[in-house]
Amino acid sequence: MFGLFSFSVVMTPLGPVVSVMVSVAVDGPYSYRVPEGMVVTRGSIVVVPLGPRPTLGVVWGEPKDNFAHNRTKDIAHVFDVPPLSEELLRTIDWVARYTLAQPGMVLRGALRSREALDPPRPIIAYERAGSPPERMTEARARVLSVMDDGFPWAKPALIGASGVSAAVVDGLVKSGALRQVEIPAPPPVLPPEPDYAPATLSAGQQAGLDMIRAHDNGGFSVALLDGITGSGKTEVFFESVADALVAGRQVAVILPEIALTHTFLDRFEKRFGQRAAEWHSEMTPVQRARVWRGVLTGDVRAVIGARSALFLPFRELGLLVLDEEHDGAFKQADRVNYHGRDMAIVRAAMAEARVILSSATPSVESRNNANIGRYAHVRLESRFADAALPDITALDMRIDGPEKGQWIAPKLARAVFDALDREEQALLFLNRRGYAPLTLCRTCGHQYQCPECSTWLVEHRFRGVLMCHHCGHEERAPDVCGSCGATDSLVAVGPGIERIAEEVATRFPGARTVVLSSDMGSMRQIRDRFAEIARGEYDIIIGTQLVAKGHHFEKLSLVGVIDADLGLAHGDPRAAEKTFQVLTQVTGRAGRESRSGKAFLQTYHPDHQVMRAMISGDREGFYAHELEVRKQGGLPPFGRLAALIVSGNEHLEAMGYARAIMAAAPLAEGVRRFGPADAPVAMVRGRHRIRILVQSPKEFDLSGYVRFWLQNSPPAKGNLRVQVDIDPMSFY
DNA sequence: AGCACGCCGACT
DNA sequence: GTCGGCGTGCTC
Repeated sequence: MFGLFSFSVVMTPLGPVVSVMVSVAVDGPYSYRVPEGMVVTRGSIVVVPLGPRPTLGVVWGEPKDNFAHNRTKDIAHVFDVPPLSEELLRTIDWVARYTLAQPGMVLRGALRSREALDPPRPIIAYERAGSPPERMTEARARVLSVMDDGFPWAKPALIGASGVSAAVVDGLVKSGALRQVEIPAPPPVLPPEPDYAPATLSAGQQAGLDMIRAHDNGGFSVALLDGITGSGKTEVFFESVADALVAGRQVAVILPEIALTHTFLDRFEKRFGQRAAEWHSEMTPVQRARVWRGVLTGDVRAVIGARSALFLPFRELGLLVLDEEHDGAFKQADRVNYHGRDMAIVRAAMAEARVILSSATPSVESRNNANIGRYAHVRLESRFADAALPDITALDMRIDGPEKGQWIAPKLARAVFDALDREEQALLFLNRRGYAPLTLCRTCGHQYQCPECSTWLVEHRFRGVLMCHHCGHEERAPDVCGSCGATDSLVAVGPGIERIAEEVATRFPGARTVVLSSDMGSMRQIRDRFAEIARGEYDIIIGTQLVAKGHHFEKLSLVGVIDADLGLAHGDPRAAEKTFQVLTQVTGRAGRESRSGKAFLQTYHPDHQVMRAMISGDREGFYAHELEVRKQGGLPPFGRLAALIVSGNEHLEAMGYARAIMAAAPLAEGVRRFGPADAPVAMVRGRHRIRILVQSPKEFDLSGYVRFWLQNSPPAKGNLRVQVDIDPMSFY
């Protein structure tokens, strides 16, 4: 049945009734009959009738019980593709159990391309058909000479190579000199060549690679590749990629942000001679189908992509690399709320594969796992001695702050002038989009708020709108106060990057400046800006988080952080860690390789642990301190957290329901419950949000506890909802 | 997740 | 008098 595929698939036929996981939000698999003559095995991808319509599903195994239903239907169709691997099925079950998602929804994340299941459409090509045409022209001769290689040519390639129009090819077909043939669709990418261009590693890098190799037991293991920006982590893990490829196994490199894939694909191609397959949400359905199918059939050996690539149908997975493993973007709620790093480890454990977590600022969790020996701790030192570490100074805003109406302190401004004099680049970093985070009326005090969320509207002056960064609500920036009718009385409070850009324009009039944030255009436009910066076309770069990641610029020697305290103040147990990570990342942009850079942190809290660690460069001290704080508080990684967010259209009703859930909480030793209380962002998209937090010891099945709890709570009625977030990373 | 069924407001 | 809002329940 799978004769199309070069590898053999061991089929363990099931029947006559099997359970099928349907890719629909139901609680578990359903039972279906296997019709006469059909052969299925665990992992077979099938179509089954579900209610009125056909639904994609996967054969999960024996039915739950032999006569679950008296109206058992037949499986409608089995696709002629290899079955999903056992380890993927087990990963799906595990993720569903852990995150409290329905397994069908997790499966949906694995069956991301319906088109991929149908046989790929063959390519129409042309080959020589015996006799040359009666009428020979110069254009026809060119086409025929290109085709002297004897291989079939696709029309676009033929036109390109011979420089003729399509009409010439058509004419040759008509005259009988060419014949149309169908050739099988080529794989989406060619196999990478492990020996193509191995990197010349420094002694430190080689030692790191040796350690990773020594730790390789052929099965599951995790290595934390821990080294500052510029220490050459990518080159090291690329050699591990090569090792896995040589061992005949598939590889995925997972990145926190799509914007980073292009750089990576280029680097991969330089190292391996071929491009890796790409996988992220911005691909077209056709590209997606080709890659998905290639991964399943084994044609695709290496993938570079977003966290959803963790659920690709690898059958020979050998290595998962998570680059920037600390990045919060690995946990982003879509349909299933999972953490990419943790699920990578689960998938690798199931697949008996390796994981490499790479970061300049590892998560506190991963550092702890490395400290206790659960992960191999591979440290890379800089290849360029101290040059890569910038000289960091805190600017105490209480003493050295800017003048009223300005946001750039005098000392930072002076350093910018110096950089401009030396024809170097300066980066001003502020992790806040738009012009100003708050707009109010000077006359009546009215503050512009989102009608749907309990958030201030952020002015985006370039576009002339006020917008909500939570729900996307936009309104025209008014000329007249909507509350009291006063004209010219609206004031912008606080800075966003647009406002910094405005100040830069007046204070550094000769400088070429560029503003970079995620809302400054498409991925392509942003990529173009990065390329221009790399070519030195700008002197001052003003940016958000976007500029902190991945890219490095040769001429950049100064980084000014406009508000280093942003993000420290919330009731978020990870605030210090996140701030440390983003400050390390962004200051690391200053000076690499030959040149040492300078960084300034504008802060009201120069004595804060994070600022002290930044200034002294004591990252070990920071981790030690942070781990101690977490230990004292029973917080991750020494304890577990879960958040229950209850939401509803009416506050009273939502709070009442949250209280009812709270009242149903089972008692368990060492488990603490907090709330219910209004969530920090108390309303989003018109829905009131109430939060319950649960804290448990490390060795406790918190997912199981919360599942049991909700099963024994009153069900959500009407517009009420409960969302569960296991291991929450954001606390809004 | 879909989708159909079912009960209360503004319209050709 | 109907069209249609989305709350509720069901899918082997």
